[in-house]
Amino acid sequence: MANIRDIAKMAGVSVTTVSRVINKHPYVSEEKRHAVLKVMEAVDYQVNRTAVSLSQGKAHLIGVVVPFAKHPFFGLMIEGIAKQAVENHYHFVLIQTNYEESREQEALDMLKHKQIDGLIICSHIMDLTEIEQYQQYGTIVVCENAEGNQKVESVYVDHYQSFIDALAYLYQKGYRKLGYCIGRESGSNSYFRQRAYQDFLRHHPQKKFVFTENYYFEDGQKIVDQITRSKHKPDALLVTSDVVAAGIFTACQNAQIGIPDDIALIGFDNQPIAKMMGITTFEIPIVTMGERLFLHVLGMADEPHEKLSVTLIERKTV
Amino acid sequence: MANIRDIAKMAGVSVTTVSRVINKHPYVSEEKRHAVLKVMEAVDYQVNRTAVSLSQGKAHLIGVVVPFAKHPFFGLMIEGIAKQAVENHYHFVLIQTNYEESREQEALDMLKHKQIDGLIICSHIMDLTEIEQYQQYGTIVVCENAEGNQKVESVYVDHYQSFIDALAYLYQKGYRKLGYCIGRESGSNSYFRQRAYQDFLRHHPQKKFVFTENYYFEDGQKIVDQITRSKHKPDALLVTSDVVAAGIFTACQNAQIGIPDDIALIGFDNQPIAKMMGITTFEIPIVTMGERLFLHVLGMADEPHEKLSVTLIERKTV
DNA sequence: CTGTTAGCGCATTCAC
DNA sequence: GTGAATGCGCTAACAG
Repeated sequence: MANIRDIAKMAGVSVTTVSRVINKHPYVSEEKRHAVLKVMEAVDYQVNRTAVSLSQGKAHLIGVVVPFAKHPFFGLMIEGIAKQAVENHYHFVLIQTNYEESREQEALDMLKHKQIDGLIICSHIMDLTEIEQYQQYGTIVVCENAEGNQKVESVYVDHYQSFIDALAYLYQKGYRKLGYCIGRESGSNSYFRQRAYQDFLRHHPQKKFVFTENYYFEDGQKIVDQITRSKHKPDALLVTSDVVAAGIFTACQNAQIGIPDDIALIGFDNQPIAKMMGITTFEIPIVTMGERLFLHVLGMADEPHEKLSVTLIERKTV
Repeated sequence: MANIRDIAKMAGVSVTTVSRVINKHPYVSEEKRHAVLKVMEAVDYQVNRTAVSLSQGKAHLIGVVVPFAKHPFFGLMIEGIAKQAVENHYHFVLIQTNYEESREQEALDMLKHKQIDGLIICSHIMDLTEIEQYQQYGTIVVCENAEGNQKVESVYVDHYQSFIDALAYLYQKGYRKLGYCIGRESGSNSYFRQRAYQDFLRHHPQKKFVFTENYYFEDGQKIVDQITRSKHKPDALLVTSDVVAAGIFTACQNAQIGIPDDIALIGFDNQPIAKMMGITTFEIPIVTMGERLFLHVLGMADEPHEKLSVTLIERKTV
């Protein structure tokens, strides 16, 4: 593998000149440029990016932390991230944490070790106050409401308001036994939704219906089983992921439970499956979120914190 | 940021000694080791991995090429890859190609530029003969039958045989109008399945039923619409992805089409959704495949080519 | 057991 | 316009 020095020698110029033509700097005579280009062509010269990185002190790499790559929510987010990565000639290393602290720590350490220039954390289990400490080593962007936080940047949707809106919508439609299904209980986004639910119920008292640990289509069955068995049943459900909503929808059909007559459903995300099954949902611009996250980590955003808006898509499950 | 030289100075030893304690080499006295460790602790020393990479001529990074990260098939594969990456203290950069040649080329170039040490190509559009050329820059592993190929390694399932088996199974069950649904038409795996279908039909003549460009749940509706409209309908369908099979299943339910009475269904992958919906399917060990792919790219596999076996899971759609 | 020294491949002052 | 020299941070002979 020829290096820059070999090229210089073969072209009869200095390494500086070679470096200049590689990086398209001005101040290189056409003749020399051509001579260098010709040699590079001849030996199929390839820059060693690692050397560039060391020399510049930048890895040209971004870290992306997700709990599970197989979940469509994160799949779509990665879609957006990958899109902007390509456009900006950047690459990213994907770190799947499975919500294990040690994996998140590893990602943080990569930042410390200059393996990556910045970090996008789509979801985390470690304390944000802990994560913040690593901001000194590179830009960190999270995917939750971190408004006011000086250390990390954020791109988020207002889950509190969305939940309030969704609950009010159901209430106005006449439903009085509102419940919700969510993934994990912890985490900032879950916290805001839980608070919204509590706040809403304070003004509209009713029994609580909360189903946790629901991530995938198949979890819908679990929820329906649970509801079927229980004496007190909700008459409307906010489901924080369309795929889970689709699972519930399917399970209900199989169990002869009418939607929305027996139970109404509002999903979140507006994934294709929601459209196909006619599920009323709150559209969350996940792909856009991924794109914005990437732009933030590259320092191309105007404000450190950015709120994306959601839209109610009315279909047939309410 | 302190570097190894600073540490050496502060600890009153040479850089070599510091390097040795970092890399846990033997032949370092306990006293010096402690002295070094103490200094490293004090200044919160962190190795610069880029420098290590340059020095060793290895990036400590693997490239992973997928067409779409959001598809559950690749999601599961990434799951397996990530698992082995963690176990072997490696990281990987994810390259989403969208089946665009330029993106695949970019991945190949990264190999050339030593940004990555090896490449896992889960699916590609470029010619394999073209891809092979880059083997000189690092190990390349593909996810298709490349038996006999000296340049790339592979981890695959025998799609030809699986298809033959599936068709024979349906035939033996009495179905005589067999069809199949697949993603893209091109690609090695599609080629083998198509050949299997053709070969089978040669011995069991019937009209052909082939549906292409089916990737996601919502594509199931498309297929059912198509079948509904057409005069000649298949009575059994091989569906190369469980999520699509699930979509077909759902669409059939909505359209009052009986399964398996009006049409039988065999999915592939054995994803959770297939279990939930009781879909008969060929289990493909996707996560294991991802794991094996990673082990291959790290040079930890015995044979360059590895075939994984599939299992028929009988449920209720045949 | 320990240290000196020479790379690894490139970018970047700073003179000329 | 051009090039010599130095540095980025670490590893690995090699010598002691």
